[in-house]
Amino acid sequence: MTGLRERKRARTHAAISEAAIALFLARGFDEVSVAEVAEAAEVSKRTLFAYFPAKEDLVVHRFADHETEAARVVRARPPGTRPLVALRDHFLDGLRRRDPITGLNDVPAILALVRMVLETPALRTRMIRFQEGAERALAEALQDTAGVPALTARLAAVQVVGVQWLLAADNSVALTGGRSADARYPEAVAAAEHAFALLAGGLAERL
Amino acid sequence: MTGLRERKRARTHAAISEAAIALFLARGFDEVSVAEVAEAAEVSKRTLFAYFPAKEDLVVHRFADHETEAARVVRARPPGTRPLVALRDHFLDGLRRRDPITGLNDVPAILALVRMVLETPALRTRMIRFQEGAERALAEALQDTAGVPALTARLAAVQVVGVQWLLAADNSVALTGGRSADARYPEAVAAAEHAFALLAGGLAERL
DNA sequence: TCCAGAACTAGACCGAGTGCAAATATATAC
DNA sequence: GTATATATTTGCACTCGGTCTAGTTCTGGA
Repeated sequence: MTGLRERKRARTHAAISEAAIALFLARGFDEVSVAEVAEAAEVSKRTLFAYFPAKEDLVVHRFADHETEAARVVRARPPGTRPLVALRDHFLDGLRRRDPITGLNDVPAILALVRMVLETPALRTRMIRFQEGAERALAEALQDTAGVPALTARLAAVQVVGVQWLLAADNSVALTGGRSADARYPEAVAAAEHAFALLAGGLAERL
Repeated sequence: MTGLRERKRARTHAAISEAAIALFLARGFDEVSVAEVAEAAEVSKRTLFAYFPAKEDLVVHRFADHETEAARVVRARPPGTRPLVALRDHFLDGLRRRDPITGLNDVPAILALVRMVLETPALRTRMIRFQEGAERALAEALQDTAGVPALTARLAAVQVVGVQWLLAADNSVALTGGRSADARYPEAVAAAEHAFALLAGGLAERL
């Protein structure tokens, strides 16, 4: 199954990405050229682009899994559970587990990476594609499993995904400001609960 | 006040943008180089970049005004009006007026431009900066005039702006599919009313 | 009229990304 | 094991967006 070819490919892929991220973290994404990354990874520039379609992907491919995470949560929820509740509980669980995607992980290597993504325009821009993908996948999941019209599902997906990103960005900003994940945790939980309560109950009461 | 210098600048700005859009509409955004645009506008490439910071801005600068539109609507609402109601009414009025920003304008030149923006990844990406700016401005307006906490204001802004874009994109897709703005109008109104009702009442009832 | 500063220009330059043809490594058939 | 088909890698030239430099032209104001 996993021939030499496949294994070698996987190793090359990892080697390029690791060389890239090390250089980017040390000197900044914009201050390192792909030629330098290729040299550090001991491949040609041409080969680098055979593995990663664009410079930004050297970094953001690590977050690719999360694109369909919300959709999976909705599809895998226990029968009788409301989608919104499943999403909220999953997010709160992510906070508890210090899942990097919640912005609440202060392991230096991870925090530095998240910071770089949020602070580098080109990387933020690339991340938005994941956000769009997440919206689409979540909308489909809601439509399939909650028996709700397509428009409603899509509107809900936009709201949920947008809110989750805002929560994660806020947490990341707090940690970047020097707080520990443990110190931020209670506020992160409060913010998440407030956000999901707002999603569930609507804005009418407050606006 | 408006000396020759200023007028000349404005004329050059318009000339470059018009030359660019004409070429882009004729052959596609990616198939025209900035060098060609500069040549068509009879300026040097360097001058072009003195007026527009990036190729994408040759197109999207036309939508720049709308960045603060939602915020202005909230700030200018009659006393006693709820922000969400003001935003909904403004959007519905935009539909009635066939405001291009609602996606419901089928004047060929405008529709073609909107289509190009939505279908060209680089342009869509650039538009997202406006979306982020709109979120920030709206959040501030809500915080200033509705006496609501900062987090609540920001969460609401993300939801509102995201929903408005979705509605506009849907309308544009419908017109691109060949329908007239008048034919689409009733659906557009229904979709908008549904969306704002969802924002106001929350997702709990349906999800 | 003259000067300071703004606007413009040509051309070299940089980095991201692609196309191509040659070279090398791996898998498979015999 | 050899030969052959198929991936993979490579160097190199090229395009395009965008910047830098240095020098030129134009405009507003004293």
